Amino acid sequence: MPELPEVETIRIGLQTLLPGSPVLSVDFDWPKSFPNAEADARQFLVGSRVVAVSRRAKVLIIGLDSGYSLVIHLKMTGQLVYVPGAAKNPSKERFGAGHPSDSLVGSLPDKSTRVTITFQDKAVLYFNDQRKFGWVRLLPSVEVPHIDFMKRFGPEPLEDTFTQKAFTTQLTRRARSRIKAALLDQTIIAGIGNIYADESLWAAKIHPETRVKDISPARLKVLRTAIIDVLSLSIAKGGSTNKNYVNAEGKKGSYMDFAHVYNRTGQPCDRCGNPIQKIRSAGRGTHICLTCQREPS
DNA sequence: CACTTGACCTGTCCGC
DNA sequence: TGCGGACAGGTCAAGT
Repeated sequence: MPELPEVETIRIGLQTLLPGSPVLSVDFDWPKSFPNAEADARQFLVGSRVVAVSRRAKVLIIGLDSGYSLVIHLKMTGQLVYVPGAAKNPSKERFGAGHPSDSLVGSLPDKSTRVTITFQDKAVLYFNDQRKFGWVRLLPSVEVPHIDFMKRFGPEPLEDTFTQKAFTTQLTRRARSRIKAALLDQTIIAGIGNIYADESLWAAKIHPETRVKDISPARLKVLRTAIIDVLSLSIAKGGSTNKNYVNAEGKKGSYMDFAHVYNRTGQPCDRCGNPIQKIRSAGRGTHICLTCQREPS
């Protein structure tokens, strides 16, 4: 699920919710969800406090005062949901009666719960992941930026380093690729996934199958602005809940109400009124307006 | 190189 | 109602 706006929304939530109480215990039901828990969890997780929550691309980093960090990738269906007081009443409450109507999660833990972190103040952080693709790892904080996949990420699209020059330079590394594939390549630009690739390309009026080298500098300028606008708006709306994304409080995001093409197959294009089409590009379902987004030349 | 396919998993939806 | 297949926000590795 989560692309940059969803992960960032979770980060913002956890940043205010987590720091404070020390970790009391940690449990997990699916070893692949927490590969090195046995080795390190007791000594470097239990008893430590969260000091900060950060994000790089689609990866969340929960820094602990033990000098270790929880590094988390939610992949397709991961959720991180914080429930204050959950440990007091293991059998009821949580998201039971009275929970907001924009909540998507029921009583926790449920059958998708993979990792449970309980804090001394009775709050519980649940890592749920229906498809079991996501993972949590505990690593020394100083090593986190030097992990292979962290080093390879391209620029963060919402930081000052994402200049037009940086964008163009990065794209030349995939000059012969199709633009959609390039946008999904995390080493070119960090954090864009299937939803925001489609939305950005619609906004910039570029057909996803266009070769990067065939896109004019002027059009690439429009694209960079579109990426920034689309991601920023989505963060402002709390991300996209297409299926099961929720924020740190278990609530849905509303960006899908503002999407122009994603998941809108057959509906009229907001610019020209012609029906949105669905094709396959870069191996992914891809939504386009064939009238607005010109065929690759 | 760049693209496709298959893996990793579970769940849902659609057509028959 | 049941069954099979396609498909789903992400990323790897391997094959073409």
